[in-house]
Amino acid sequence: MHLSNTSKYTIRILAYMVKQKESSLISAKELSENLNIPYKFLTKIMTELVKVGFIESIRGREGGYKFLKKASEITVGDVLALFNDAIKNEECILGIDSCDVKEKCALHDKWIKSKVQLQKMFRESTIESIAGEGTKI
Amino acid sequence: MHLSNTSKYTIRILAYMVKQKESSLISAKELSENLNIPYKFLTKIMTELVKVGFIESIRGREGGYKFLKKASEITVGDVLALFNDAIKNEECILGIDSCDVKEKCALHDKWIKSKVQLQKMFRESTIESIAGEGTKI
DNA sequence: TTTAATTACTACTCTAAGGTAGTATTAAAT
DNA sequence: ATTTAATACTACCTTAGAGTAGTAATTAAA
Repeated sequence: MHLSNTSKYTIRILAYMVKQKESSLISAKELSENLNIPYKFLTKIMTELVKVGFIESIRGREGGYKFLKKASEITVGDVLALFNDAIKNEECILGIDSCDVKEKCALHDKWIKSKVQLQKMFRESTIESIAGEGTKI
Repeated sequence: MHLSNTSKYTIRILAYMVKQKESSLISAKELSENLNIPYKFLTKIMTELVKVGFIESIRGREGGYKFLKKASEITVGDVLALFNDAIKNEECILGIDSCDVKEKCALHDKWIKSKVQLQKMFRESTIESIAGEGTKI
């Protein structure tokens, strides 16, 4: 019951970026050093974020990254969905294919409440809303 | 945000076993076939469950497994703890070492409610309590 | 126009989880 | 005693996530 490193990194990257001046570009070097994420692994993630349209990249000297989509319109749930960490509605927690209201797995009823709350929390946590003043990067 | 296959299998194994006659031994073959878990992988898990004292094994012909600890005293949380899937209280969801009430990670406050509920649910879900009549194996 | 600083791409290595294979050990049935 | 059906042990293979290395492409500064 954990998030992948990639998801963790991405949430921290986006939360860091939203705290910077909106217009300014942020380089992979700055992100890597300040967030303590391996440089090469970070650039791989950034390229993915560019591909899906969350982030815009400016190449070449003085280049860097900035938001393409608004931070208020990207949720933690969106990030988890990118890296296969999202809790899908139809997916059984015990991995049983045909688990549904008619044929429930052993944990179905107890899990469903937690699941709904988790999904709601991830869906309502926009990157903007989680990047508060006092929070650690 | 998923459980490992090992945890999923184990919960299903124990829930299956608790539905059988208390005194009877259950073989790896029966478990593997009925739960559709690879035989060799299952025996590896069973050996681990014997080692930690949840299960007792009887070797030799006509042997098999049965509960050593009572199913009402084994929780889903116990199983998750065995296979490193438990949500540890001190562990930050974003992987930040020093995340606590003084220095919070970006998700700290929103995560904590879900975390507490999840932990409670896993702690209160005994193997006996989840192995209901109509549930799928 | 050259250099420096940046992102993008391709192709690896490393590690742990998941899974498999073969053999040893045990003990009841025959 | 021998056979058979069971668990236990050791060693391996496979896969995906995590991380690394080198180079190409891009673009502003010098």
